[in-house]
Amino acid sequence: MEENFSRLFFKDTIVVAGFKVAKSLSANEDRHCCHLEVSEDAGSTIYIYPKTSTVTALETTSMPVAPKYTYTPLNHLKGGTIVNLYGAVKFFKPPYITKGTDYCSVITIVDQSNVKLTCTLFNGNLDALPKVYKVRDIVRFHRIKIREYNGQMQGITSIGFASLTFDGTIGAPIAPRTSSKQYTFTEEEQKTIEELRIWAASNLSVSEPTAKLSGAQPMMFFDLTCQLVGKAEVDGSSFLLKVWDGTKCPYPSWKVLVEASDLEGDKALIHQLRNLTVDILVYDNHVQLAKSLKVGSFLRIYSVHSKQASSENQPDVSYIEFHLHGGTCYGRGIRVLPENNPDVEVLKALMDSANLTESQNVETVSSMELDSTFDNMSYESYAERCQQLSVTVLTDHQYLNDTPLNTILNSTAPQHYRIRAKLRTFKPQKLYQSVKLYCSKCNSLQEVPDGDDFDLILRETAATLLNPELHNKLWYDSAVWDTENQGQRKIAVHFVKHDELLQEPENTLIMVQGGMLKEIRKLSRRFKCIIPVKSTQEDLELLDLSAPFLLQGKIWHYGCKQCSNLKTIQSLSSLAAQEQPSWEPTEIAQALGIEPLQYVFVMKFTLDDGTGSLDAYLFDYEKFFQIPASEILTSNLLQEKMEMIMSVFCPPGKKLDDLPWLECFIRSYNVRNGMEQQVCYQIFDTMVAEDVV
DNA sequence: GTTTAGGATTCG
Repeated sequence: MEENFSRLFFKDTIVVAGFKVAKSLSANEDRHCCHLEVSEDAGSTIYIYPKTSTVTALETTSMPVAPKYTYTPLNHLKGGTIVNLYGAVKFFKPPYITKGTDYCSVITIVDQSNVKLTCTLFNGNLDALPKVYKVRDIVRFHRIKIREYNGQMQGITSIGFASLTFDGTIGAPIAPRTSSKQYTFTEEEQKTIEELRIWAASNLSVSEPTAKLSGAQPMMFFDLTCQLVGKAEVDGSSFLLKVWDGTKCPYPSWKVLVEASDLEGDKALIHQLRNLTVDILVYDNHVQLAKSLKVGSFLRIYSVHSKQASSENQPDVSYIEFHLHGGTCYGRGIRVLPENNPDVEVLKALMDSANLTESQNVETVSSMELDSTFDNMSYESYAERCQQLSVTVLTDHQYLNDTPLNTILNSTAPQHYRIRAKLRTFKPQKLYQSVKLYCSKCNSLQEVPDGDDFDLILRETAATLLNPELHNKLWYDSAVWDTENQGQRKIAVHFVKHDELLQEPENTLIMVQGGMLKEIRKLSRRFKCIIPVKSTQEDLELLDLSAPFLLQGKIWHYGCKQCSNLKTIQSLSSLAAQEQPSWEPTEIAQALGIEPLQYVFVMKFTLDDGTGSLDAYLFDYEKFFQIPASEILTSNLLQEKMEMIMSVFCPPGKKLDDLPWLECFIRSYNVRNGMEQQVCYQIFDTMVAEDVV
């Protein structure tokens, strides 16, 4: 016992069992009045748990006193023993369902002795089998039975078998993957893993022909890391997995024909990704596992076979088929990867950057040519049917799973969610009321002034006199018109020059004084920009900010009264002096010291997914409706388009059941209203599906 | 404390 205590280190944990509590004779201020008496004779047992650097771990089944496990090198194995082993994975079959009661995983390991051992591991619980994802992963097996089979040593699960698996990449975090709740893990073991990693790096070849769809070739077997977007039963012995990995298969690939109603998955997403997904048909023993997979999960499908094929009616058009054949040869199988797997992180990044728009717009050879082989039902019409079910699409984060509304309502803010819901109702019902002016500086929203307000301001200005001294300056030429039968009213137009020359009207900025609304409208059809002005003693000046500071075609630009700090009209001359004045509203605003207001749609959507209902705000410049908020008030066409969209989303007089689904992203956020805190929701990264518009 | 599978591609 003394000897064992000599192995104790500072901060190790010890557990003492079978001790006696006795009064301490050496009790004082620093020492407790009782002490523990431990002796071998009294049957005391001491457990020592060495201090660990990354994991604090205890193993329940550990033997008393410094349970330093001994690990047998693979060249020292004897039949009929139960041993602990370390090894690098040379080959493995991901867990598969046996004909018996268990899952089976076959794993061949090898160590520095260069002797390999094939282990046949069984367990009724998939999670209890080693979580090996790749060749070169490092495993630690405890209590594995060694026996002879066909003249060779074989490892097989025995009672109390437990395993840890580590990423085999040199330098990767040493984080054990295991289902064991408790396990030992010391610095010494960490060293063993690092050594094995280094050994494996130069002694185990990873034959990894392209793990990406973009590298798929017509004839190959490869491991595919991907996300499941759809699945369907095809017949008793085959099952369809529709997957993508954020890259595009360079060849046309087959589309397995299934009834739309048999396809499980988000129809809108399937449609949206139609040129990036591939169909993999899995057979026989893999069907059962495939059925249990959840759409949205990340998978590695091992030893997928890509096969070149062509249809009978079009022998010259060939395409790739993807099969996962029956059996488990060469480690054929499917494994679900956890979200935190490093390869999944890469996958997500690729999926994020996948240029969806491009793949949507460019009809690839694959879907067009293959359609013709689907006699009575083309993929397009099938996709159309899918599309009818969701009227919005996500512009990002497609890999996230849906969250039910009741879960969101019971969660704290702020968070992001992907949801699928129906639009029960929305406000305002009069769509023109949804357009507001927004100041991004002070976050204020205001109503869009109406033309009558502007007309009134123009009339007041027209009553003031022109100041001829302000006409014809260096940077503008001026012209004055008299009016007929309108008393003293005169109209002055100041043409801003560029390079001391006048430009074409469609490129020209003019400043107008004394004009009526009708006249200004007429001028705005001809000239690029109009700034309404008045004159004072010293200079031309902008009108009140209740009026637009700039008119471009039909768009009237307003400034924020709160945040603007008006400069002189003279400031515009610096813009005019630029090499190629673009007359961008933001530049003009900046020159004039105006904080421009932006046109936005502000609406409240009452969404319902059957589990709950919540109000989500839509705050949209253009993206959601694909209609610029700045243009809708002056365009009948755009107004009709928006009305049509809303009537598709929420057709009047229809029951909730008959409404289409909306796929949305929403964010929750806290709003303080006096003393009360309230959670609000806002829609983002979502837009109306192309087919609806 | 049984059985399963026991590495070694392709019917579809």
